[in-house]
Amino acid sequence: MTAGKGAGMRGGARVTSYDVARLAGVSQSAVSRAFSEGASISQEMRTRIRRAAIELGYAPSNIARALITKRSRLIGVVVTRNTARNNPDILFHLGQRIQDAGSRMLVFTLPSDNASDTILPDLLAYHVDGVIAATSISEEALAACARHRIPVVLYNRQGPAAAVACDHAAGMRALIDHLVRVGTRTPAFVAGPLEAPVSEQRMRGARDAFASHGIVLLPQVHSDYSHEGGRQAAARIFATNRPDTIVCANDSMALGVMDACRHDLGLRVPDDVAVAGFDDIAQAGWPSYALTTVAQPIEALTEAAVRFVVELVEGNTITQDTRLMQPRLIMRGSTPKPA
Amino acid sequence: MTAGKGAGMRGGARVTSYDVARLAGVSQSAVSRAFSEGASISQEMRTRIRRAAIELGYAPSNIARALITKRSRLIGVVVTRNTARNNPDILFHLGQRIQDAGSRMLVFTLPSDNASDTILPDLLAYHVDGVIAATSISEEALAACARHRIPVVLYNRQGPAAAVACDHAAGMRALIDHLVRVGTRTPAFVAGPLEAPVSEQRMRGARDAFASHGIVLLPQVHSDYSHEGGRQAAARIFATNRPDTIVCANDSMALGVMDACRHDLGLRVPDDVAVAGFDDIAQAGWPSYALTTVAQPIEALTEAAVRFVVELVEGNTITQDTRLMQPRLIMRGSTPKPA
DNA sequence: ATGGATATTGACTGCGAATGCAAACGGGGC
DNA sequence: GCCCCGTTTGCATTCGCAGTCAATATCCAT
Repeated sequence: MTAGKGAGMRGGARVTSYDVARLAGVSQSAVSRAFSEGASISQEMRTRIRRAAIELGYAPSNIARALITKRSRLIGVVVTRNTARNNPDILFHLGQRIQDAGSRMLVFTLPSDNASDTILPDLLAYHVDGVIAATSISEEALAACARHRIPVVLYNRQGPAAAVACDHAAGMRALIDHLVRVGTRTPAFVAGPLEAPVSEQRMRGARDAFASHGIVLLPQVHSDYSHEGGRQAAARIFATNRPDTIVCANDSMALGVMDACRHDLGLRVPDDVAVAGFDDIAQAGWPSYALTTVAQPIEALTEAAVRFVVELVEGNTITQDTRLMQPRLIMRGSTPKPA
Repeated sequence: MTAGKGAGMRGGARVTSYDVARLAGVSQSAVSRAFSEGASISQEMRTRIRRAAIELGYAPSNIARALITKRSRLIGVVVTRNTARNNPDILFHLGQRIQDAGSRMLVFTLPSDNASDTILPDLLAYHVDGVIAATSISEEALAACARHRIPVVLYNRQGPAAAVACDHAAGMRALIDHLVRVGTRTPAFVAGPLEAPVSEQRMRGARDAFASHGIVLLPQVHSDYSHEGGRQAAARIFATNRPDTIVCANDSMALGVMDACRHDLGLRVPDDVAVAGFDDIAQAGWPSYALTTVAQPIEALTEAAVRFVVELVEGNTITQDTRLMQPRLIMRGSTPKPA
């Protein structure tokens, strides 16, 4: 197009509502009203102002708007490296949903877990309307947010705040029932880091489910959620045990276990040992692995999380409700077929 | 701790610099100075004010600050779904680096490529100081940013703006030289989407490198960067050809090709056909694949991109320089060993 | 003791837009 | 023709903080 008609060419000084008002021959208030939904303004005036705004390349400043309305249209999203690693799509989906809700995603990356307190000042400084936390958050940090009336929604974890989570225990129950049906009698478990509550829930779910079949889940080893960690965990397990099934707290480790079995230990999967995971990451479906796993309802989780935080922001409320989403068992070739 | 001493318990009304000033018995200006680096203020006063601020739970408002300083400390990062898919760590690293630089990452997710224009109003509304674009951006959008004095750094692509990119051609040259050395004579190529400039550069790099050895790169098929896409591409290639090597524009497709060879076509890798990719994603190193590939210097790229955009913001400049980073050949088992 | 240079401090204004309030406008009923 | 009421519009103020300018405090040399 005509790259530079009146479109803000002069100097770079920001085009303000006053500029638009002058051009349209109206007051600044009118310009403001022309850009806010449901304001008292006539149709004719609105279109006239909009036209003038386009001519000048004007866009209302969210910053100034935030200052007076006390709504920044910013949702803080707290993640660690593992969030992106375990499921690359989560951040993208959250971003999309937040945009759909008319806000933007301000990302707070934590170098490690348990570093949640360092971001508190910025959470306040940037006036985030709400927070979605896909990582562990200290109780102090949660309390501070509550004090400042910033709603927090925990993503796939539970704690003293609103939460949206996958029903890990139910998922494990479905998985373990299936495993027992196809022959598992001496299972082993590879958990995630000790301090990971999700891993803890999944392990407990698995243990309880096996127990209900009269089966003891031993050994249980801890690892770090990674492929390499799973591989090493398998080595440790087979050094002293001979389980017929290895259940893992996530898919990455399960794939590592499969690789260890095949490439390091010379075992066939599922003939010599069955392997199962949790998450249903993309690689689990690849033919080299065909991992039996439990699919988390990622889209439902992110959508629910965003909806939840928006509700809390708009209602100016804070709750500690948890909304559970149901996962789904995905049967593939890393475990024996049912008869 | 004493969860609720003076720490903003009253009502939730924001604690302002005036509140701190009152408590410390000083002026509001003093409070402002106590929180800005290099301001003219005595050590004693600064500590006194800081103490009062802590007591009230005060943090300076970035919003108000941005309004007057015209620096939002917000860096816009534009991504598509593929950005996260292809390398999950990129977003995380960018976030970390941006935080290290004292800003925060505001993420703009695009549902598809070629949708860059829809985010322009928000880029302006949120007053982002600069933009890092890990996706294609229309020339109109770039021009608009330039007009508004918003520096844009393209991430791993090139165009009419500052750019930080991997030297794809050099990477391909190193890879192809190696392949020819270990015996490749009849190669095939699996490219990404037609409209992906990165894929185009890699394909051209491969073609030129083969040509310099007197080898014609045929056939060339296009796919969609995904594992499944690679798998289907392999089927198409082997329907009519019998290449001794398949080079792919990215690792995901290469892994799909390997799976197709082994599971669908009954071919051994690398004995019957060699496979190579580009990116060095985590899965490429897994023992089931051991994919020969070219590692992009992700950390160097993100660090350079953030440094570049910060330089441009602080210098209030705009350039169209491109900074190229060198990738590294990773030789693994999906191609024959050198003699 | 005094002038002057330097280091601190406070009062005040403005960044850009939203909003309560009052004025202006327009239409209908009498 | 007049008054009342509902719709639009403009005026003035406000959000929280940074930075300018003038005022004050401090210290050294003379």
